[in-house]
Amino acid sequence: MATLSQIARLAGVSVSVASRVLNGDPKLRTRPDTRDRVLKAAKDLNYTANYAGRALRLARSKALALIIPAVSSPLFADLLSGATEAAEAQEYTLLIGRSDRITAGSDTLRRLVGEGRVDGFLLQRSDDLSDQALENLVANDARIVLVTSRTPGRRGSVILDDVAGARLATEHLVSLGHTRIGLIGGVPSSDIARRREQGYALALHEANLRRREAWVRRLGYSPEMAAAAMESLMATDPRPTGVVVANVNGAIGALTALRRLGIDVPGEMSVVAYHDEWVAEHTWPPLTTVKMPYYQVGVQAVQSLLSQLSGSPPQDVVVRDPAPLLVQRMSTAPPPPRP
Amino acid sequence: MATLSQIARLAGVSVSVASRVLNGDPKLRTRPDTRDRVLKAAKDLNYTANYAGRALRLARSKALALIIPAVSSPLFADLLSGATEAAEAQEYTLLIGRSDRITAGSDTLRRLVGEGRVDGFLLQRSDDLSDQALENLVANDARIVLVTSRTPGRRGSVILDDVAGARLATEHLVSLGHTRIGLIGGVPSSDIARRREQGYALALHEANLRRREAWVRRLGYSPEMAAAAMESLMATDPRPTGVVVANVNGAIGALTALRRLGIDVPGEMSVVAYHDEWVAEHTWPPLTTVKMPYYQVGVQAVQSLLSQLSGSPPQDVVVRDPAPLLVQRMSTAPPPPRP
DNA sequence: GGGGACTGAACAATCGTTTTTTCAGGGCTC
DNA sequence: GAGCCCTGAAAAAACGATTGTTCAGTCCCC
Repeated sequence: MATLSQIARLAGVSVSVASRVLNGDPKLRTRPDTRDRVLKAAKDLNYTANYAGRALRLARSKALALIIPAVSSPLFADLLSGATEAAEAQEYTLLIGRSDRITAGSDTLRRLVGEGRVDGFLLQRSDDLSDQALENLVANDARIVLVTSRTPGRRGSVILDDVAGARLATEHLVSLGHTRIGLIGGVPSSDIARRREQGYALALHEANLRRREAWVRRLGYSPEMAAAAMESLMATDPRPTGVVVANVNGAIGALTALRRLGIDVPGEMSVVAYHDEWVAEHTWPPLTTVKMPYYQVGVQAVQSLLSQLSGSPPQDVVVRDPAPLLVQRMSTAPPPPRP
Repeated sequence: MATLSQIARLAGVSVSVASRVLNGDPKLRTRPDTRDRVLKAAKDLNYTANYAGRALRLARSKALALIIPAVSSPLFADLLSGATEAAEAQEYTLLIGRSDRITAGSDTLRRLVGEGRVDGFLLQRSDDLSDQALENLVANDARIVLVTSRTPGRRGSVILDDVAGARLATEHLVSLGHTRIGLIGGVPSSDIARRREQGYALALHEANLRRREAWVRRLGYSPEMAAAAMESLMATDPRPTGVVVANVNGAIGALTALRRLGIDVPGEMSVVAYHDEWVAEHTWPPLTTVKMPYYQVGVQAVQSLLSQLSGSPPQDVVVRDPAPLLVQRMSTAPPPPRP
């Protein structure tokens, strides 16, 4: 590739002038034709600034790392799209890492920043990564924003309005006439799970419905865990007539469990899931879900990180726009008549 | 972060010695205690070599880009895992891009290499990216390996044994007693689709079964396209009793279509899919699939690219190990008795 | 016509590594 | 004891870009 000095030689100017013209330095005074010669030379030689040279000089890599668990979830795509687009808009590149590969002792994250490969992180932690473990993972002064999660520390974060989302899901069951509503939630140590449960509780409370601990499960979001949770939920007496599953992938597992048990959905049991994704349309029955603005979380997270990089203090933001949206499909219906 | 010159100062040596000790330069002669001092200093200061400095000097970024369409498919996860692990093993980092965002006129790929951000590409093209368009996208001398696809040009490639996989799927239906077997394949312009169709044809031929063009659809791999294909297939007379769907995501759509039509699976119609993913276990009925070694494709692709980077000529490799594996679930059964 | 202000551009330092070249000193040989 | 070789390390150049400083020429004013 062409270098700046080649441009300069071709245009008959010094490197510094070439650089300044190409960067649009406002402090540079130049004759129009000099400018034009540089621009033309750059175009002819198909110039793009060498990344390493620039990064070295500026001590900025203009790259961000997005660290995610469970890349296999289609949900991930929305987040990635948002983050990618926001990053590209600011001429940043995005690196993807998997947080399930980042064990407690690993120094992958430290090194990424230490080597100057990235300027900061977007980190969606897996549910079993404690606040403490998180702090051990990254350098103290690392720029980082937590995605869909929070930490007591002074790190930035961008989260969904989990309370509102879970509440909307629960309210949907309430409005169908359900009075015995269960929850298949995340593990108790996760702040996300706690917020979703809060939304669930809130909706029940407002509907004057009794909240029974026996109808709540907190095993996690994977299809397998949610399936197990659903099975144990079905063994309660009386059992719920509707269940809120705090993650769509879990809901898919839950449907499988119900099918195994021979329980008709939505005839005997309604299922509504937090989060929407294309697969939800193709389950049987197609899942009623609450669509959350995951794409915007990606966008917002990048912006938040970028503003942190330019000196602003870390902030905790909640994405409320667009609002959680109920996507009604076929897995919910009024409860069966009382026997 | 600590720089080399800080290490050198602390150890009381010159920068060059520090660098060579830390890189294990075999040509360096040094007293053991000098070595030790450098090593200790590096450890004390928690040194990691600055990435930009090194990249600038070596003219190598030690980064690769993986460009993929449809990040939303869980299939993607396997490929990514393989590629990531292989890359990390060689101390390369991986950048993820979406090929559906890379339009014909875009110079994203050129720039990535032009700026020296990455040393080469792994590119899984979307089905509608022609050989010509591909060549326009990347610089002539770009190091690139095509993933699961080939091009007539002199680019490297790593592909699955599509023929064997599709053949295995078809043979499964044959062995169940089906004689009227359809195919829902990819678009005709795709080399992948052609190979899978070839495997299908081969299996039919070997079973002495007639191949009817009316039972073949070539609309593409998306759930929607495959659903449309399935519907039109069901309108043929006589209609097939079993269908090979050349992509698991398509098969999910196909099941939805059959459900809409009120056709019992597998009672009236058997469905077997190329590729396996976790969602296949949770459809109704759970999908019988052929699991392909996607993870190994990721590994192999990285290795292939790396060897190309170190001077070897591009190669076309077919991943045959592990061999395609039939994962029998519940979407296939013997054909219904002739009326 | 001499001095100051301004214009338009070159010079030069710097970022952190790697690597070739140079060099000082000590010990050995003859 | 002069020359040589060897050891162990320092010096220096280079990668490509950015940016503060310097500088040569021109114009204008008095």
